[in-house]
Amino acid sequence: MPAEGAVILHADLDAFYASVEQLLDPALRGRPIAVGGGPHGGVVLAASYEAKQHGVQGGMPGWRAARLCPDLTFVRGSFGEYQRLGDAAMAVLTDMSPLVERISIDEAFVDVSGSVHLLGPPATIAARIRRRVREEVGLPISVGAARTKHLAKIASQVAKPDGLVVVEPGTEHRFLDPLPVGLVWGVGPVTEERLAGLGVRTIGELARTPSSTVERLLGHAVGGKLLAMAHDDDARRVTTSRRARSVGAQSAVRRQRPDAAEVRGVLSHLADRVCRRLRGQGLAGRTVTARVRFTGRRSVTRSRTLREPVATTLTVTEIAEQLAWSAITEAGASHEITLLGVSVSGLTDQRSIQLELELPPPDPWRPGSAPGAARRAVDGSVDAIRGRFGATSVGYLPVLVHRKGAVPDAFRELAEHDDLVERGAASPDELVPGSP
DNA sequence: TCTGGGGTCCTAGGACCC
DNA sequence: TCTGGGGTCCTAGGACCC
Repeated sequence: MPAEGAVILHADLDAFYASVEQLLDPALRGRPIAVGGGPHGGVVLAASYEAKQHGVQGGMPGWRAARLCPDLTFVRGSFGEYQRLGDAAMAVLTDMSPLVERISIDEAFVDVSGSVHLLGPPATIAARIRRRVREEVGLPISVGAARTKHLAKIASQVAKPDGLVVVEPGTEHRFLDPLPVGLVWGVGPVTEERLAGLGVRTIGELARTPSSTVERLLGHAVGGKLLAMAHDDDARRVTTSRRARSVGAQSAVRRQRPDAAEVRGVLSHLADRVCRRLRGQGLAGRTVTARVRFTGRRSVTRSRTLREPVATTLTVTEIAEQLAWSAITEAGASHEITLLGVSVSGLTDQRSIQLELELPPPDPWRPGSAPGAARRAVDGSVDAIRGRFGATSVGYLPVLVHRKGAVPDAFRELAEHDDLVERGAASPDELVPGSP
């Protein structure tokens, strides 16, 4: 159970990308706009509230959004501005308490348990955050306040758009019970549908359902977690850092029969992105996973765990290529593919075992190929050149032809979350609310 | 014209070890 | 000689979140 007197805020910038565009261009204010995509293709990354009223949502194909809302204006993303303004809003939160857990570019938990005696009650702190973000950053932000993270998050969703909801201690169940189960963290469309099959539509109904029934339906872990949430039993603490568990990259490709040269080109590009980030953070991983999506959105993964962690572009490329082809061959090479992905997991920090890297380990895949040390030397040179002259100054293969409507690299960088990931060796639990 | 790209966590079966 | 239970790791798939 949460600590006595705990006060957690969840702050969430409203329709973030779209609000930034309306801030930057006054002509867009009050109008339905979509960031990303277009009437003929691509995908909508974010929609303004005016567009949401017509049913336009993030993740929706542009042509469908245009059909739902004929007045819709499509704008290209100003990705550098998103990062800058998101950071500025987070800085306001940090002024209220050092215990800020940023969970995406536009959203964070703040533990203000230790701040109330200085700054006033939760409603006062939350109102001050909203006023400052509006005045200093220029953006609307919704805030929920409660005793737990889960409840604070639900409260901020209820508060949207541009609102504030405080759940006073003792009123949790009165607040929670009538709300739809879909607001519980971890309940998506599939789970919602399954629960509806039991006649469970509200959080109160979920709380009153026997645990054996829920766990039979959803599995032990998911069912148990959901019931705990429905009973307002959420003991998660606000943590200021976390460790990455995997690093991946994927790319939609134009629908095509798999072609050896093209598959190799895309995979080497993806492996390069992944390994560059791994090396930049001093990480390497033992498990390499390749993903292939076929038409009809059926997607297949193949993975391989090595004896030693890798972060070498050429090695990851070769392994991913073998894995992808095994998936393609099993499906039948006549099937068209629509996406390729590469990911590395089972990560370990390489900086603490630098000495081992001096010894060239045996290459697990191609006995006659370049030894590990030579491959790492290539990566080191490439990283150094990119560090001086920019990311696109040197690559492993000719730059691929960009599809129309493809997501720009700047958006990929926003989604990487590298800035949210722990860099030091400190334990995530070192910062405990209320500790000296 | 037919849904992006970055992640996390859980499940379940099989291999393997003690 | 036959049998058992528990733990860990690996692999593939899927739900979910932003």
